[in-house]
Formats: sequence, structure tokens, C-alpha cells
Amino acid sequence: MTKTEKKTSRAEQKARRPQEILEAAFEEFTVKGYAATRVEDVAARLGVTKGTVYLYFPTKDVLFEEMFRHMSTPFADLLASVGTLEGSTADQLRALLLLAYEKIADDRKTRELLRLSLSEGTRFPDIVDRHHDEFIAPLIAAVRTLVDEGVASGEFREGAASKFPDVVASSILHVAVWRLMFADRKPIDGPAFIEAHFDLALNGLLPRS
Amino acid sequence: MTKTEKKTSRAEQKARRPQEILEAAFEEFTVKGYAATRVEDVAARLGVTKGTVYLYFPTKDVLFEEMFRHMSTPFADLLASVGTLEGSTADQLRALLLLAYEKIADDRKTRELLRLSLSEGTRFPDIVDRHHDEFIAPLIAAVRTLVDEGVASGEFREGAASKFPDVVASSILHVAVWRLMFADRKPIDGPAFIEAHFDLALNGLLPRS
Amino acid sequence: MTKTEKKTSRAEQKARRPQEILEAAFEEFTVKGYAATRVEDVAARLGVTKGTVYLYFPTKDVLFEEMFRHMSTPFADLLASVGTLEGSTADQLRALLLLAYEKIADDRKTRELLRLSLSEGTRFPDIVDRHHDEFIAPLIAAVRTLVDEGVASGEFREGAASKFPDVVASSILHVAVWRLMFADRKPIDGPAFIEAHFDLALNGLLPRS
Amino acid sequence: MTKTEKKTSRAEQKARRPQEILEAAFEEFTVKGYAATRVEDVAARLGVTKGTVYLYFPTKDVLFEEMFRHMSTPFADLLASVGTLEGSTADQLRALLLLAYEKIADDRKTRELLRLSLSEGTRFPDIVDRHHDEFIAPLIAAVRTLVDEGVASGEFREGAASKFPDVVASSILHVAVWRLMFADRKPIDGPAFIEAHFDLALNGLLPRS
DNA sequence: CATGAATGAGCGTTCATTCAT
DNA sequence: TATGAATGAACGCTCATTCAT
Repeated sequence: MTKTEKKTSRAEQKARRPQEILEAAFEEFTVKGYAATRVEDVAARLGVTKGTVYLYFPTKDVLFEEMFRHMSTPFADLLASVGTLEGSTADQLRALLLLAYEKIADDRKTRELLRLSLSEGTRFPDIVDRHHDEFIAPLIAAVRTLVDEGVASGEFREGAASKFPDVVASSILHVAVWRLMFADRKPIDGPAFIEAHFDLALNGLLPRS
Repeated sequence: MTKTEKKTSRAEQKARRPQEILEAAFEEFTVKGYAATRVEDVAARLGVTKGTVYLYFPTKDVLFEEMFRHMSTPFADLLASVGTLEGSTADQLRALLLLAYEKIADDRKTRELLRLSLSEGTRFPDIVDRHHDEFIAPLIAAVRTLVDEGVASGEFREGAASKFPDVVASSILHVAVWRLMFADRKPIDGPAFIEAHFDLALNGLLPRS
Repeated sequence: MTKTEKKTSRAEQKARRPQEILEAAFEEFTVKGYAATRVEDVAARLGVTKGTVYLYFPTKDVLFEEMFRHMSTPFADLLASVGTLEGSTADQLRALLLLAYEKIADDRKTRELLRLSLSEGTRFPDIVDRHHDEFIAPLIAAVRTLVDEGVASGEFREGAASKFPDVVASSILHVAVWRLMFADRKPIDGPAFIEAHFDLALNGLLPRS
Repeated sequence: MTKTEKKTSRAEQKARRPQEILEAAFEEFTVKGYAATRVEDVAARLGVTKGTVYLYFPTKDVLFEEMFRHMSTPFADLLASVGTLEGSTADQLRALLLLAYEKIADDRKTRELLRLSLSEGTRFPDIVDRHHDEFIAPLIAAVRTLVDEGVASGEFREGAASKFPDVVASSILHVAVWRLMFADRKPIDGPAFIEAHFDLALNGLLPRS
């Protein structure tokens, strides 16, 4: 308990403050929504007073926007790794979708950002576009790339899935929304659901023999 | 019976008030969410003062709940009509899904109720269950019935879709969410999307030759 | 049930309306006070709507004032009758005080008017004076007259009671206030209390032998 | 410890706030009654805004109740001192009653609490009991003790005053009520009134020669 | 005479934001 | 950096009063 230690830990703590606040804000905003969340509640989660929050963020609006930005972690990077996989296009597609399940349906953070995009999109139009650019567009683009590759290689039949790769992935959204709505009250068997999804989607992509 | 006529027309107008209010409330609540909507704004839409709203609904909470109930129109009835269709199971499934697109993705009312279920579900737990019982459960049940019929008749292959009929229909949710998020900013070509959906899903269900 | 009967009874009822309203107003105002009483509650007691009250009384203020006037029934007249009694001055004084007990402490109407004078006197200064002129002054004057008579006749000793006849009667107020405060929660044995009062007061007035 | 000094003086000011508010509340509530008093008026008396009041008291109800408690200062203690007096029982009784006049009839605070007990007793039943336990019961008990002592020593005659000591003291209430009703409009000559009261009451207690 | 829908002013309470310490 | 007292603008809800029927 030397002074140096204290100082260090304090300095570290202070450097962490903004992030702590953003994470506390995330919890509050996702549970109550923007309007019903009080800045004081965010502060209380950290054991500080609301004045402290205003030390780091000038308004509740800004706090919300920066929280959203802070919690949005890049998805495109993850997707890039899929391109390096070996195996059939179908395998790669499976791997890609699995990744998307993890990122979108299993990850509470991303799920809640989806909720906020839907509920606060009117007040914060930017977050919707951010959500699209960050999660939806990269996923659809990646799916499209694989579908097109599969079609080119003859592994997949030509079909409308090239135009709307969304239809290949939309069950992921289904799980995400399901969990947002029902949480633990109507649990969903993730792996089994995914299996059903893959079963239908890949069979739908394969050429009729 | 002149008096009766007069009375009727006025009585009608009074009888219409609650519905007018509920519909105005729908517009406000869906745009701003529960917390950010002011009772006065709801009233202003009708050109009345907030006192008038309180003449018909005792609290903002009740107004919201009754609005939700009022805007939730039965979906199960519609689905029942599908059972009477002729043609292949695939055709019936197509017809069913088409109906679901109309009810869930195309109908602004239903779409916005989905948004409210997601955004206000914490504050009004009942509406989530109502939404499930009203829209989700009947649709999934109907899809399951058809899928099972198709499997029984040999028209569809046996697969996980029986266990999770959701995966057959989840693209409908995708369109609904897409429109909630992007409205007219990123329009979606409905018919083409539906075609892509049917193309993938039905091919996914058919037996490998 | 001829029409004539109905008409008559209706006409009678209408003629009674103002009084009915005033009496309903009395009940409400005494229980809740002026500010907390709603005109609608007064109306509801009669099974009519508030519009009806406004048919007879232009404002809530006027309703209150007229209610107070209506419930204030003359006390001076009663007192006058004491003057005609026979017997000793002490007997007459006893009779007078007994009358005052009946009028002030036992009569709910008068008791509640005292409460209203105390609680609403600021808003309605007139009612305080009315209450004084109606109940307090006549009583004190009557007591003074008897005391003076008793002193003149040698039945009472000379004392300060002539100057402040209030002290002879103030126990009556005590019972009234007691009942206003405690109602049935701390009942008071009226006759026994009165006996104690008379015992003390009359002995206090008699000359030291 | 300069800092301490500064802090203390500021801390003192903050510590004083609740009392300042309670006292301002007392003034407003006694003049207008509970329902007609606006929290904003209480605040305005201190030159602050109503938000400040809510910093210290969660609701108007609580503000009223705590105000009542704050203004109720113990009376029993005072009465205890009477027991130590020397002199005849009559002298002691006189001293006791004098004390009660000071506390109940002369002290605006106590007088107004009586008014509030009568006017707001319905809404705040507790305050009536508090007023009884705080002022009425101790006084009556003290009077009873002295009366009984006097009877035991033969200084007072046996009479109903032992059963209802109230009758010995009720003129005090008379003055209190009088002042509540008429304030300065009908001033009462306190000392002279008291003299009259004592004259009657003590003569009433003494044995007939 | 009676109704009750409608108004508008008002009040209790909340909360984002500021600022002196 | 952190506090928390204070503000002021809202907002939910109420109610005296009006008026068309």
C-alpha cells in the first residue's frame, strides 16, 4: 500500500473512468431506453455522483452516442478471417454464419445495440446507419461473396440468393430478436436452431442434383 | 325519430373519441417511444387538450396499454384461411408466407407493434407476450403444420425445419426489421425479396432428388 | 303514480335542490376542507353531476359561503327563552349552559362550523365574524346577563366573571373541540363532564359563605 | 484547520436548510392549510425554487408531517418543573395554569398546531394523536395530580374536578381558539382574563367555608 | 332542469444541467 | 477530479368552470 501503488492505481482508474461510464450507461440505456434513463442512475452504478458523469460527457445525448460507438466493436475484421479458411464454400459459409451467430445473436452487446437502433433510431438517426455499416452490411456482403463464389464454382445453384443474400442469414436476426423479446422466459436451443437453419439454407443453395 | 338521428350521430362521434385517441397515441408512441411521448402531443394530434385524453384514459400507462391492444388485430383468423387452399403443400406454404409478409412486414401497424414490443417490453411485459401470442406463435404453428404435412406426403424432405419452422419464415422478420430501421432511406424490393426467400426456402425443403 | 303526483314531487324536489346541495356541500367541506373538496364530489352525493351544482351556485366560493350561512341556524332565539325561566339565577345559568352544550358541543352542525371557522377563516374572513355573532357573542352576552343578575341579587359574589363571562362557559368549547379532534376515538362522557363543569363553575360563583 | 472552519460554516448552513424549510412550511401551512399551500410558496419564502424543497423532503405530505413534528416541542418537561414549586396547592395550580397559558394560548406555534390538528386531522390522523399526547394529556394529568393533592390535604373540596380536571383548565383553550379566530381583530386582555379564570376556578375548588 | 364533454390554468414532482466548493 | 446543492423547464395529472345539447 505504498503511495506509488495508490497513485498508479488511481491514475489507471481515472484513465478507465470514461469507459466505465460508457459501460454503465450501456446497462442503463438498454434496460430503460434513452428517455427513461437518468444520468444519476448511470453515475450510481459506478458509485459516483452525476456531476462526475458531466465531467466526461457534456450532455446525456453525447453520452448516449458515445456509448453506442464504444459498444460497437468491429465486425468486419472478424469476417475477413473467414476468407482465409480452407474447405468447401459450404463449409466457409457455415463458418461465416456461425461467426455471425456469435456476434449478433449470442453477444448481448450487439443484441442490445440492435434494440437501441430500433427504439432510439428516431432520436439518433446516426446510430441506425452505424449499426447497418458495422454489422448488417459487412455480413450481407460476406455472405454474398461466398454465395457468388459457390455459384461460380458450381457448388451452389444459381438463384435469387445472390441478389438477396439476406435470406440466407435472416435466421440469425430471428434469434437475436427472440432473445431480446423473451430473454430467459422462452429460451431457444441455439445449436439445434442453427443446425435447422444450416440444414434449410444449405440445401436451398445446393443445385438440384 | 329526429332526435334519435341527432343523438346517434353525436353519440357516434363520442363513441369514436377513444379510438381516435388510441390511434393518435399509436402515432406518437411509435415515433418517440413511451417515455418521450407527451400526453399533450397525443391530444394535439386531435386538436384537443390533454384534459380530454384523461377523460377517456386514466393514466398514460393505461393509454399505452390500451393503444397496444387496440392496434393488435387478430392474425390467427387470417392464417386459418390458408388451411382451405388447394394445391400442393409448397403452394400452400407460399400462400401462407405471403400472408405473413402482408401482415407483418408490409403492415405498418404490426411492424410498429414489433418495435414497441422490443423497446417497451421492459416497462410493459404483457405486450411482449401479447405480441408473441398474437403474431409469432400462430405463424410458427401454421408453418409447422404445413411443413409436417409436406413431410408426411413426401413432398418435403425430413429435416430440422419441423423442429424449428422459424427458419422457414425468418426472412419475414428480416424485412419487418429492415423497414423499421431504414424506412424509406433504404427501400427494399419486397416482391423480389420474397421471391428470393421462397426460392431458397422451398428448395431447402424439397427432397434431394 | 299519476302524472300529477310525479309533477308535484318533482317540483318539490327541485325546490329542495339548493338545500340538498348545501347540505351535501357541508358534508364534503367539513371532511376535506375547502381546497381539497371537489365540486364533483358534492354533486355525486346527490347523484347528480357537477353541472347541476353550477346551475344553483356560480362558483365554489359562493357554494361554500352559502353553505356556511345555511348551516348557521340562529342561536340567539334559543337563548332568549332562558330569560323566561323561573327559579334561582343559578338554575337559570345551569339551563343556559345546558342549552349551549346542546347547541355547540352536541350538535355536529355547529361543531363543524367551528372547525371551518378555524380552518377556512383566512380564505373566508366573513364566516369567522358570522360564527362569532351567531354563537359566541350571544352566549357570552347571555351568561353575562345572568351573572350580573346573580351578583345584583347577592346570589353570586362579585368577581371577575362579570368581566369575562367566557370563563364560566369555556368548558363547552372544550367538549366541542375534543369531539372535533377525537370523534369516537376518545369519547367523552357528556353528562358527567357537564356535571363537573357546573360543580366547579357554580361553586366558583357563589359567595364565600 | 482553516478548511475545517470554512467547511463548518458551510456545513452549518446546509444543516440549517431543512429547518429553514420546515419553518417556512409552517408559515404557509398554517395560513392556507395543507391543500391550498403550494410547495413553490414554501420555497419562495426562502428565496429558493421548489426543486430545492424536494432535495430535502420527498413529498408535500412528508414535508407537512415533518413540519408538524419539528414545531411540536415538548410540554411535559415544562410541567415537570411545577412539581418542584413550593407554596400551597392553589399556588402551584396557578403556576401550572400560567405555564399552560404561555405554552398553549400565548405561543403562536402551539396555537397554530392546534388549528392544524383540527383542520388537517382527517388527512393526517397521526398529528391529532401527537397533539393530544404532547399537549393535552400532560396538562390534564398535571392538573389532576394537583387537584387530587389539594383534595387530599383538605385544601380543595371533593368534587367532580378530580374526574374531569379539564374543567379547571378549559379556559386556556378558550383563549387559544379565540386568538386563532380573531387574531388582532378582537384582542383579548390576557392577564385580566387569566385573573378571571383563576378567580372562578380556584373559588370553585375551595371548600365551602 | 340536467348532462357531461371539453377547456385551461395550475400544482406536485422529476431531472438534465450548472457551479461553487 | 469529484461533489451535491440548486435551478428551471418540463410533464403527468387534476379540477373549477363553461357550454352545446
